[in-house]
Amino acid sequence: MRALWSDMVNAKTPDGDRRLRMDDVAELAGVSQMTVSRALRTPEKVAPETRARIEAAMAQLDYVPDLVAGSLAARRSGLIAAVVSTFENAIFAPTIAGLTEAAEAAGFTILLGSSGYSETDEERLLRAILGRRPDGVMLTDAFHTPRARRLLAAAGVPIVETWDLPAEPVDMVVGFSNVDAGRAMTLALHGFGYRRIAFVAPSSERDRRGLKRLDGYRRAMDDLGAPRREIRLHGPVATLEEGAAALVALLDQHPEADAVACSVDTLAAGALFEARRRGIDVPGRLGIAGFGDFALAQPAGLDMTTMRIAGRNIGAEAGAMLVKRIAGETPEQAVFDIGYEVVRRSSA
Amino acid sequence: MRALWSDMVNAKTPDGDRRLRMDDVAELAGVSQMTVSRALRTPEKVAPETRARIEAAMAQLDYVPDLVAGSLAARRSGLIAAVVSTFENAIFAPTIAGLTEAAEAAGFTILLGSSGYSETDEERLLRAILGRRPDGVMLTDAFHTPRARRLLAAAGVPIVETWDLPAEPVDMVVGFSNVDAGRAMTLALHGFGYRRIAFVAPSSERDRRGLKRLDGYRRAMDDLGAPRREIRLHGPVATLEEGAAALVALLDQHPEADAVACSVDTLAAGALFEARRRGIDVPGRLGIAGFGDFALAQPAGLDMTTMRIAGRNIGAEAGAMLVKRIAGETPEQAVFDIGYEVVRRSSA
DNA sequence: GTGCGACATGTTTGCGCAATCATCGTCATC
DNA sequence: GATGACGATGATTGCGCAAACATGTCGCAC
Repeated sequence: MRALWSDMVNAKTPDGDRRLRMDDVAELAGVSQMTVSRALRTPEKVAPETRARIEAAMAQLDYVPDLVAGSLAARRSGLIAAVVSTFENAIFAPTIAGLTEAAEAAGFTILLGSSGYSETDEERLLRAILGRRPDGVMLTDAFHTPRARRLLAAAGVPIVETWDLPAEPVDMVVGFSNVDAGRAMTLALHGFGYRRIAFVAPSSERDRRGLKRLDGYRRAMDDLGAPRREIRLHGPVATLEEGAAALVALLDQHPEADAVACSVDTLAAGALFEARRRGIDVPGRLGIAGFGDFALAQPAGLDMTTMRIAGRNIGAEAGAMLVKRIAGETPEQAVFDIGYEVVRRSSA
Repeated sequence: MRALWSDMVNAKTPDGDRRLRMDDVAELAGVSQMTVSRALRTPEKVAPETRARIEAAMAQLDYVPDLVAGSLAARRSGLIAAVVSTFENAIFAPTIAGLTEAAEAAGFTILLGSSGYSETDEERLLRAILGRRPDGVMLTDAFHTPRARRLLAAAGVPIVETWDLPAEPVDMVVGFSNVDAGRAMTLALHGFGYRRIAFVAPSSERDRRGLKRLDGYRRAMDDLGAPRREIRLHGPVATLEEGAAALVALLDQHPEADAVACSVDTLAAGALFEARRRGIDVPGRLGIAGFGDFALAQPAGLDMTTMRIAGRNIGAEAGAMLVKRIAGETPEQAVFDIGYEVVRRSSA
């Protein structure tokens, strides 16, 4: 499977019959190619009878306009790119769903990119994406290399970063303050009566959002005058297994802790699961809180106290802002704070 | 938000500076545009020193080649389209992840389309997708109108249908027999000792796969000489709520049933929750089985007996087959049966 | 030294469409 | 009835690149 794109340049298509062009439609309808183009893009500028003839011709031929050629000529692609780091990330689905809905309603198509976790992949992906000349770009994970940021900025298209409020946004933002949210969860746990609150956070620098939530936890604990109890992950990715391991580490290193907040639901679910296996009373002996209110946990009965983020709205709002900017308008605000909400269930 | 693509045709870009072309790189490197093109696509055909100059020039300018123009000239887009009905469908994430991995490794980019559930959307989507001239198409939900099938066939690109083995495939297939799998699950429940087995199935004709599983159930029950006990959904989409409602209907209409298989995990999860709420002993009083082994249930402790389908492999295999065909090769088999596997856990 | 082939690079052309400008009525106005 | 405004359509051109072909240059065999 080392077949690369470049190796295929000379592959012949078996079918000899030429693909249909606008000229074919035009000839059948008895008009010029330009009029067919107009009938498609600005139908109100074509006389009704002419338009009817053209539409009949297109239907008869099953003509599908070549949007590649159209994009080149019009210098707009009708594409909105969505870039995520991985599909394992639960952020992904609802946010992409919201974006897709908004984008498709305005006639755009989604170009999907996953950057993986390596920095070399990052630039490859970015070239693959920006080379398609998308009219807008939504990022759920920021790019890290300076060159990547430069390329993004130089692309000259609207960009929305999401799921955070970066200090120096590339362009627009739809997100929330992860620091504030981490702080809010910690204070909420305190409000529930917990006094020896711990936090499970990533160790990877790449999970900047998780680290920001940790930062919020630290500030809250400092404000409360309480000592910090931190458990850091081993691996780069927050998994259920990492969550289970974190619970074990917590019981070992901070046995006195009476509550633990996790930087993301996945970890909290793993911790809850491990607590069940060990017969630990949740929330009696230990309160457990997650972050994100991802779909997997709640309907499945984990009934987890967590921080709800309106992921689908983030995508929808990002899409709306992009569409607006592509249309030449200026959104009222370049930074949209979507907020967060502590959802108390039975785990803490 | 009724800004449509066509309304934006005349929107001006604010920045006046022209975008970089290959000519700019060529000039800086002291070569012709064609040599730059070669350096990008077939670097081995360019002398090492020349290549170095060109690469330096590209790096200096932060040049990103225009793949739209390239696609038009080369008559290959480097795009692989993935079409799903909705993002709510649990099929989606792992299959797309597998596809993306295979496609990106071979230098392709993913074009994403969601068809929604309406037939009018179908054709709009198909035009939006096929108009981009993808080099291959993966479908997780087949198109239903005759015209849609005609357009697909006429596109002249490799197509993979997935998650089923259709009787009349458009082109290639990566999937499994939903009839056999439904039958296998029923027989497995029988093997577990259940004798009065019911089945929860969709009512919508659009969920052909669910209906095929129902068909498999029927065949199994007929073979066993056992009477059928069927519960059909009300709505078009299989949700947790539908699953809960189905359990209620089952208790009402077939109180003697000792096991129930659901056409999809989502329904089974809903049924399991409802059973918990009602204090019904699972699996003692009633065995419950799902279908799909979707990520939602297991980590949350539902511990559901289900039919495992390797969704990620489906995507990966589909991607591999597409890449192969795009390269001009012929895969050994146009139909790849990925199989299924009964996973017995504690719910049945 | 001549010829020939392999390699490196350049020139020309066209992919299919949309922007732009030109053209040709038609109709209301005075 | 001449004038201009406007609506409908057509002709030309170029978007940025890659295919196809042309040219140049070198080395090596005889």
